[in-house]
Amino acid sequence: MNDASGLRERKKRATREALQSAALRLALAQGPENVRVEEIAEAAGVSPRTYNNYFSSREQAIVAAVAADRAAQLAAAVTGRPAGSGLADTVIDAVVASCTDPGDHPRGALLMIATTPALRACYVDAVTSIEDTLAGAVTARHPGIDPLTAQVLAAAVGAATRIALRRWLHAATVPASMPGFVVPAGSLPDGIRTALTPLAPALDAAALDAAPDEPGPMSPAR
Amino acid sequence: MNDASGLRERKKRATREALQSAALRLALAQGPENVRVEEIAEAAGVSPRTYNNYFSSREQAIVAAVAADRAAQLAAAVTGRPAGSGLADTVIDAVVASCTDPGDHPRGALLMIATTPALRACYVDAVTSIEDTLAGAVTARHPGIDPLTAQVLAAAVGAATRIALRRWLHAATVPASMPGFVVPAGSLPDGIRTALTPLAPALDAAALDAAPDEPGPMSPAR
DNA sequence: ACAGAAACTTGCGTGCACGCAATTTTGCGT
DNA sequence: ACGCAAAATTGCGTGCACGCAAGTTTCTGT
Repeated sequence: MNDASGLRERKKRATREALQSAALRLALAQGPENVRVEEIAEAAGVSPRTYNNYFSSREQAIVAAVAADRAAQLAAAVTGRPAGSGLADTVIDAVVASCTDPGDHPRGALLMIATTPALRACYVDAVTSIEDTLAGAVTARHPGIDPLTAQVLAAAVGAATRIALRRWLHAATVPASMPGFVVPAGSLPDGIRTALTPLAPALDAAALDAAPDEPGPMSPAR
Repeated sequence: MNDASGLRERKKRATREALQSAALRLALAQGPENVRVEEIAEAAGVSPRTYNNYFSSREQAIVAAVAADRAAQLAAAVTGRPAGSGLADTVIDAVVASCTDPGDHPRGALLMIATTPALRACYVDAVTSIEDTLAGAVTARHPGIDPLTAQVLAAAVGAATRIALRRWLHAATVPASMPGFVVPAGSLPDGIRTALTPLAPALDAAALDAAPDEPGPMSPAR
């Protein structure tokens, strides 16, 4: 009973989720700048000090729920794409899909995170853990691939996504001064796709170097 | 006289460098944890508040000098490699070289940054700006390349380097079982090279898509 | 040369991250 | 059921990042 079944673990998870949801709710309601740690802690029924035992920054709690949601979504999108297509198409489509399809909460949430610098920075950090998830999904699909290679490719994908995100909202914030000079919006999915395209050769090459995905039902270990 | 010739700009640069060198010197002398912002500010002859007008964290000043050094070194290594070879080889060799060849100060500096978590995190952030430098160098060498592509590839290289660095010192972090011998398994340059290898196809493909630096076979649109 | 503007510095106040040690809660063996 | 050990919570103190509103230095036009 070391894992999730213990009372202890359940309580920890409960407070963590309470903190996350409270933080997100308050941030959406009052604006992210007008939320004190004390408020979040009080809403979750713990002391402010305990908050920092769960999250190491004020923004982290706000972002955590959305980020976790995204990770799960990405993994599902990658593993859900059964077989046959190249790694590049698989990964790119999965990333685009995970950004198109909103998870549970985020409607204004994503926009708030994107437009608030502090939250954006925190979200970028959280993306790092998503990269690990991606790497895991990739090795699951192509067992013969080198783990290091998978990790590098996943990190590259994350970096490209980050750039696409940055460009997208940099273009979106401009138009206050110049009426119509720079078209404010390409769609974010398109931007991500074009940002990811340069990495396609590396993805396909890696998949080709290793064993291509198996025609048969044998499930390799690990 | 808007640029570097003004008195104002010269003074700003002077204080910035004073803060950087003081921070690095104190960190090396006393250990990074035992340096107060107040000390650095006093050593540079400014108020503690002014320190935060130049650097937004305590670690940033320590890392800044080394990071800037690295950026210059990398750019030189990329542009210095005359022509003819593939983009992948060029970039990989340049990155490895910039990590092998120590700049001015860093002897223990790099090791200190690598082993102190807070400094490492800050250095990783600084690497982001190095990526921009790399992207610039790449577009200088291959003018026909899409700027976005260059940026993505540079970010991918940065991400791979980050992973190599992390793996290297994760292997080096031996618990207290063996005191005295903390020899890292494998050299860092080798680790970087292997981490960068999976990206080679993407780099070469991008260079081929654009105009190669010498008149070669024309490449079809992708 | 001089007055006004723009930029930089500084002190102050606030909220936050985190180490430390005391206290409470939970888990487990007997 | 009981008690001890491990773990989590909490309060406190310290150092830090940053907005704000003076005060000071540099730049610019006339």
